[in-house]
Amino acid sequence: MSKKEKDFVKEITSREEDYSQWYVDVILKTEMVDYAPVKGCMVIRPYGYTLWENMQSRLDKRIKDTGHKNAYFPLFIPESLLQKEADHVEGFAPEVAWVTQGGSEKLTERLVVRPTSETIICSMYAKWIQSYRDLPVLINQWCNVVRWEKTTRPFLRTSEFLWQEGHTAHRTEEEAQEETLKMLEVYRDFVENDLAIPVIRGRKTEREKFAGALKTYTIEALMGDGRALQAGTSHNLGQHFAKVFDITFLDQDDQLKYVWQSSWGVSTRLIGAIIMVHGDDRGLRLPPVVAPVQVIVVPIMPKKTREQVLPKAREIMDRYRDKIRMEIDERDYSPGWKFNEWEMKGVPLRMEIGPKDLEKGHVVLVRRDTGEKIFVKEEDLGETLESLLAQIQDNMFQQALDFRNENTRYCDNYQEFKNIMEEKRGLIKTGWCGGDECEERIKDESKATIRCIPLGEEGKGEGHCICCGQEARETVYFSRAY
RNA sequence: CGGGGCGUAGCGCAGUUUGGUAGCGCGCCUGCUUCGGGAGCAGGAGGUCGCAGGUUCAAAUCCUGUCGCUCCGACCA
Repeated sequence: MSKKEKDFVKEITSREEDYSQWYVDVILKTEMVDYAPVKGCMVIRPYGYTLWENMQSRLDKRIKDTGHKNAYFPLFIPESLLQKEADHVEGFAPEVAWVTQGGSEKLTERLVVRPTSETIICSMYAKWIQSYRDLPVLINQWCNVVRWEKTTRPFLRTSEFLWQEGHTAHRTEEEAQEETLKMLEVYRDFVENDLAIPVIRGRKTEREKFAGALKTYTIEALMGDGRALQAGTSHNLGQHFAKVFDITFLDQDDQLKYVWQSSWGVSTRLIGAIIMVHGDDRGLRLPPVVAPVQVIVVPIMPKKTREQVLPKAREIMDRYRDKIRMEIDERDYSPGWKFNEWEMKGVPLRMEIGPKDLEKGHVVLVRRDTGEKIFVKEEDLGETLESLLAQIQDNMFQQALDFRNENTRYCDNYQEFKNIMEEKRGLIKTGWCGGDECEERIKDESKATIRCIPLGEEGKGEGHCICCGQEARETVYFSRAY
């Protein structure tokens, strides 16, 4: 980066210098979030929240298109409900927040502030499900959850976060498994196409799976610093919860049976992924599909031409407003200042309109992803804007995919494995014997965990285990993770 | 939950060693001039020095405690 460029971004620490500080600088300076007075909690400010709303509406549509309906279950869960599923309690007990008092009176039974809603939802499903005719039950909820985390980072791990959790009940094991994979695919489609983040679908190992699940599937993404992030999970719960919550139905064959269940969720953590996958040293780069502002109009208006420029700029914006999220920046700052500000905020396209453009009957467009400057005739604008936004979306996905490919390595030497994890990081695809001991030892020695066993490759291990050298039962992806 | 760093104006910092009128840069407000990559001049506003105790004639400064942020490790969407 030239010295001139450095001056423009002096407010943000470079990624190379300190990636964590870069992340914090970006989210604060772009006004996505601010720290709240409560430990581990953040305020999602309008710019960040609008992004979340755009993500929500795109994903919500997919969830509904696959037959699910939204509902809302309570924030508070009686302690006795949480206690029912042994693995589940064990997994979540260390990080639940308790309500012990209401007003001035101590509660007879403590309440859990939901860390996830399996237990309270299952307790209701037990009431609602009687017959095979009541199945499947396909419910989703958008809500907040609380997990008392020890180490917190805005979006990536906060004490309270926003998410969506789907909870389904099915007649057969096959149907539950089909649902689990169907929703994983919905997540892949959403994250890759709308957020422009390439993901790897796969299954979690026993050690990494959700507390109380039979099988956990995940989509994993690679961040700009070479660490992986679990971007979404989908769980086949089997009959674990059905049995402890007594969710039974009378099947067609007159037999009383337990339902088969799934649950799946993605959270505001995805915002962290967008920042870390696409961001650069100038700040955010937001994928057009979900960007709060897709096109920012910056009028260049010296006093003499102000009366000509401003109405024209407004007129152009109004013309495309229903289709494209456009805003005009009429504030009393210099154009250069605005350019830098909106680049930092990651707006995909900038439109400059000044006196010279009026004369020539065109406008200037500048792409955030490439910096390319494009002069467009006013009459071609509608078409150009839409096609450029689409191109930017595609290009951002491609850039992220290239980065991931460059940082995915194959390795069958343990020492080399450890060196890569120490220096370059990224993903390593290699063999694993399937043993818990090896998984643990690798984690201790390299801080890398098995991110997933790629979908469709289960049980297809080739070569030998990276750790113990025995025959590989699985081929898996390793990485240091958030 | 352990180890390190930091809390002084909206932001970034100096002042703390050696106690004695709370400062600088940016930003903010007003006016004028400006506007194609972070504009210029002039004037102005803004602080219980994270919080609570203590020592002292006197505390941003010394002592004790506490809270928060941040980084690095152990647990997790």
